[in-house]
Formats: sequence, C-alpha cells, structure tokens
Amino acid sequence: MRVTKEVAGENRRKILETAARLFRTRGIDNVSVADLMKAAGFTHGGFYNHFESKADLAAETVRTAFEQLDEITFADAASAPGSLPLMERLALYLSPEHRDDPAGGCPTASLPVDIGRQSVEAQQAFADGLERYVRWMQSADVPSAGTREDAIATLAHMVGAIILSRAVRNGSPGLSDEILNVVRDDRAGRTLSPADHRD
Amino acid sequence: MRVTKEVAGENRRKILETAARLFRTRGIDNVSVADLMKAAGFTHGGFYNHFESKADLAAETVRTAFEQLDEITFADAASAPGSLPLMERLALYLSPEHRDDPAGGCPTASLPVDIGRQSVEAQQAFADGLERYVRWMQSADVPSAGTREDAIATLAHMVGAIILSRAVRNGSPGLSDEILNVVRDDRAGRTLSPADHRD
DNA sequence: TGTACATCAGTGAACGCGCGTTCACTGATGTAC
DNA sequence: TGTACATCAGTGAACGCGCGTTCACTGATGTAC
Repeated sequence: MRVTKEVAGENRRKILETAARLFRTRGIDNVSVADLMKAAGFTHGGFYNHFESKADLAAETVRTAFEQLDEITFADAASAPGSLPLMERLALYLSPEHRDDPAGGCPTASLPVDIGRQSVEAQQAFADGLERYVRWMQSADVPSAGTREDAIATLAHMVGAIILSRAVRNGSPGLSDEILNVVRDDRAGRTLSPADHRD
Repeated sequence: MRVTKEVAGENRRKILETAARLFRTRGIDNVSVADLMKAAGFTHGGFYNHFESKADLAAETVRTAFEQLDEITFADAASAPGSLPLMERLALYLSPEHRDDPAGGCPTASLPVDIGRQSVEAQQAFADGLERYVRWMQSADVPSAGTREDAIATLAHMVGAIILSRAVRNGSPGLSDEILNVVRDDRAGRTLSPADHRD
C-alpha cells in the first residue's frame, strides 16, 4: 500500500536512525537487512525502495550517526559555548555509562574498525565526521579555544580508552574500569598544562 | 592420508599463525574457515581435526597473536632490557608502516572491536594479553620503570591513534598521518615529564 | 471539485550464494603381537 | 624385526542456514483531465 511522501521520508529516516544504533552496537556486518528492517518496524523487501544497497546504507548511516552526535553532544556547546569544561566532558566520555551504551555513544569510538571494511564513500563520510568532531573539540575547549593538536591528541586518547575498556569489559571488569579512570586523570593533567610538552 | 604427529602439530600451528595474520587484517568474521585453510595450504574439511569450532579457533588465535607479539616486540627488551627508549618505541608504533601492516602489527590495535563479538573465552584471552602488555610496557620504560598508570595511558593513546589513522587512511590520508604525528609528539611530551599531571 | 488512471511504498515469497559444519573416504602412521 | 590391523590427518562433496537482493503483487497516493 502506497504511503504519503511525508510518511515515506519519515520511514527512511527511521531506518537510518535504527541502523545508526544497531551498527554501533553489533557492527555493520553483524546486522542483516532483515534484522534492521524488523527493528525499524517494516518488512525487509521495502529496504530497496529507500537505498540502493546495504553498502549505500552504510555510508548514509555514518553521516546520520555523526549528525546525531551533532544534535546530542554539540547542542549544549552551541547554545551555551564553553559551558562544559574539558574535565567534565572527559568524565562523561570516559564514564562506564558511555562504555556500556555504544548505541547512544560516540560513533568515532564504535565505528572506526568496521569502517575500514566498507566502501570508500563510507570511509570518506567517517573522515568528514571525524574532522568536524576535531574542529568542534578545538573550539569548545575552555577557558579559551585549544590547539588542533590538543584536540586530536585528546580525541585519540578518549577513543583508545573506550575501545580498550569495551574490549575487556567481560574478560576483566577491573581492568576495564581502570583504563577509563587512568586515561581520564592522565588526559586531564595533560591538557590542563599544555605548555609542558614543548620542552 | 595420515600424517606424523609432529607434522600434524606443525600444521595446527600453521593454521593458527595464518589466522592470526588474516584476523588482524580483515576481521574475524570476514575470514571464512575455507579462506583460512586455503591460505594455510589445506582443504577446509581438515579444520575440525584441529579445532572444535571457529569460535574455539578465535580464542586460540588471540593467544597466538599475543605470543607473536611477545616474540617480536618483547624479544629486544628481554635480551637487552631498556635498550629501546620510549620515544623510539612510540615512533615505531605510531609509524605509517605499522598503520599499513595490521597483519604483522599489534593485536591490541587490530582485534579489540572484533573481540567484543566473540566468545567469553576469546574475550578473556584478549584481556590476559592486554594485561601482560601493560606490565611489559611498565617494566620496559626507560630510564627507570614507569608507573602502571603511565603504561595504561600510553597504550590507550597509541591504540586510539592507530585505529583512527587506519579508519581515515583512505578517506583522508592527510588527517591519517596527522593523527600519528600529533599523538607521537603529545605522548612523548606527556610521558617524559610525568610529574606534571599531579597538580 | 470529481473521476480515471498511473505511480510507488510496503509486503512476503523466492533467488543464488557463501557460510560453518558434517561425513564417507583415503592411505600413511602408530601399535599390538 | 616383521606382519596385521586400528587409528586418524587430510580430502572434497554435501548439509542446512542466513545473507543480500529481486520480484510479482497490493492498494493508497498523486496527478491529469
């Protein structure tokens, strides 16, 4: 049964947002088209009315995941720039809550390994999202905007910590927590005294 | 045709080492049993003479990958402790060569995301390997052994940098190189003045 | 505004394919005498 | 040491299954008059 253009657009959006969540949790290759469509509330056949292929979906989903990041994470800073000090952002990013909720968390930490096995288009979408994230981190640094180098170093540190803490969460819960705590403290000390490393 | 026990053992080892390389490059779920056995020089049916299942293989392969790390990376330090200063190890780890050779590189950087989707056994093997790696890094720090905190923070930083630089290698080669260089300099500055972050 | 028809989002069965795994078979190895 | 037989590593065809994708179909929507 045909559906209004407006509803069709909403459905497409719903598929993308569902994919963004499922892909971050289970990995792109471990979510089938049928899984995805069922989770979004449809039957699998209709998928190809919205997307050319699963590879095409993957590229669009990367964009969607970074847009959600814009809305969620960046919104605060946009409405009240600099309102969230680096220390607090570090604590939020490197929290057990973020570690245990990849579906709602940072795509930079959940998609990077999968993305290398996807199309060049998807890889470029990821690179674009990462570049935007770096620029946002740089401008959001308080009290004044930090350097691009600090932003990149901080992001790599947070991503490494989250990925490792997720990897050992079941195998060694203590080490998992330890990684988060150690990196939070290390990074906070590092970034609050940025002049020190130009010896 | 039956084969001597010795040869059978060598063949099993060959399968594991081939798996360790392929899994790091293409991901565990993207290497089929048939792929693996062909790459190791056998037909696929014989796989089950050596392993109970692919999941069983995955757990053993994680151990093998960390053993290879022992032999390759740790060997230098074992024969001549402290011979490789942190700065040089950072430069090696965060080099384009390491980024472009996951098959021969650090399993900590290539397997963590995959491992979360494997059996608890595989996850524990990964956690064990990571813990051993942390201890080795701590003891290998020059001039004197560093703290456990520094070892964990440094490892998370290196892993995050390699993973992100691999993820954007095709999408944005410049950013890929930039990440490696920035983190190398940031970490070198950070770890060479460890007293600074206890404000 | 009302009617007739084309469009197309969504449905669900079906496709070919590659996956992990099983199995009957082969023949050299290992073992009992 | 030599012979007879059981063992089992390796082979390759076959299995059931889930995957991405296709397709005929439905019926409400969009459009032409």
